[in-house]
Amino acid sequence: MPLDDDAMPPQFGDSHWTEVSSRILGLVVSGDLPPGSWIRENDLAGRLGVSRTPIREAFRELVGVGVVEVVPRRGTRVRSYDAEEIEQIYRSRAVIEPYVMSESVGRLTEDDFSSLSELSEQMKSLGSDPTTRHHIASVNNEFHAIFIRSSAAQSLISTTYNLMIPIVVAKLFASYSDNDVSSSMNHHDELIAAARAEDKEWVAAVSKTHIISGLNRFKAMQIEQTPGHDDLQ
Amino acid sequence: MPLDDDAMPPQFGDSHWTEVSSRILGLVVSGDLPPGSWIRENDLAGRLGVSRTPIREAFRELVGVGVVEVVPRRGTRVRSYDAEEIEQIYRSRAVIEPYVMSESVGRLTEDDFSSLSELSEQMKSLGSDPTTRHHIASVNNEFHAIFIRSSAAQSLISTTYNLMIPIVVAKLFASYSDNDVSSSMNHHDELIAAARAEDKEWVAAVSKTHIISGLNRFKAMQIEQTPGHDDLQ
DNA sequence: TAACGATTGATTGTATGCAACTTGTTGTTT
DNA sequence: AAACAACAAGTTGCATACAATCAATCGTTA
Repeated sequence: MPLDDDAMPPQFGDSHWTEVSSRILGLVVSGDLPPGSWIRENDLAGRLGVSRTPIREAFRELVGVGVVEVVPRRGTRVRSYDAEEIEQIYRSRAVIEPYVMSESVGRLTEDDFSSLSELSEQMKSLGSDPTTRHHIASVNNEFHAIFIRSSAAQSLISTTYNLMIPIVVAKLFASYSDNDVSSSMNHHDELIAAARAEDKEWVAAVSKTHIISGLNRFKAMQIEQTPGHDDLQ
Repeated sequence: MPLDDDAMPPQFGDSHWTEVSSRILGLVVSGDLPPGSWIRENDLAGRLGVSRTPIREAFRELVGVGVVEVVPRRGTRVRSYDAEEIEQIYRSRAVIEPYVMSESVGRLTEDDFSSLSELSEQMKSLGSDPTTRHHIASVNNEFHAIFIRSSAAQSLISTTYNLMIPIVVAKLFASYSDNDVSSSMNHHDELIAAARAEDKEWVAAVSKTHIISGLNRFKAMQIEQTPGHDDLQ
């Protein structure tokens, strides 16, 4: 252990952010702060009822998860992603996530497994009801978080979360059809099975499948929705 | 392009940090702020001749590159890495860096190539003189930065830099023998050749070789120096 | 003497005010 | 009319002051 006492720093999987950061993220994911738009520190401070100081600190934290970008002496704006960037993000995830998840093999506890099963069931019920479907994203995150935080590849953990760009994932889940949902659920069940079998290669393969199928779901979404508009959103 | 004008956010490869951040990094790399130690905002503010506000903002930026960790309501301390973590970091780099660098194939300009050659020569001269050898780290960073910032895998760029933990890399280079230096130089020349040949697989292979040889150099260093002490430093 | 609790000092979190810079506009010049 | 320069409004960067919280010490009690 690198630390000389048990105080651990905040991790993203714990959704253990500061109050202000998570509220800003909420505004971005909800589309209230649209991609590409500049965020005036004063405006946000007024809206959130705090001063500019915590706002500025939150911006620095949110840079790390790709939600905003800070341009010195110009300001901060919501990061926007075009279709090509999103494809690259998925391809990058397809490189590292299989590795990260496979490195959790043999390190998941029985508690972890029961949580995984529970979350899997929960997602199935959420997925069958279109009105609650947008909640899947957070449950899905929790599912993956269990694998990721148990990984031996600790140094890639925050990286892995960084690539699960909140706004991208949220939009994607919202567009899932029944078929997409059940396919995604199957991947999750198979991930559990592969982890129980302690087969790194199997875990890596399922993980890769999961991501690439997500990428293709995204591409389909692009075509369906806005053949002209490339940007998200 | 995702941005509606040409103002680009700071990137790490540009060593385009804020004044305060880079000075703090300097204190950490030099060992002046030892790993594991808490950093009092007031102390640093006094030492750097600024107020606590920019210090706190710099801390948030440095979390992203693994230099410090912020524990809410407790403070900020220098991140420390034990041998096992460092090995995991190298193994992670061995997964993603070959991909990132190979994705720069076909995107390097003639200017890039001449910079690469120049930097390679510069490193050779620095490497042959033990008194200037500690400067290699920054030149080496610049070399890799050219590949990395040209990569199509934009979203992994900051990630890649994050794994080149400054303090780890600095210590490693300082310990290089003449043989290690020339071996490293060979890798660089071969990277240039592979990129010129526009052979992704070749670039990826050389990159992987480079990283794993670095890992083993690190392991050797551990044994040589402090058979008892595991932590860096 | 050991364990528990209150108090004090130190440290972080936040608000506010001012200085520096950036940008858009207006007025001048060619 | 177009280009350029000076000005003004707005915005960020930083310093300082105060409030909230944490940790350690000291005193009390079983």
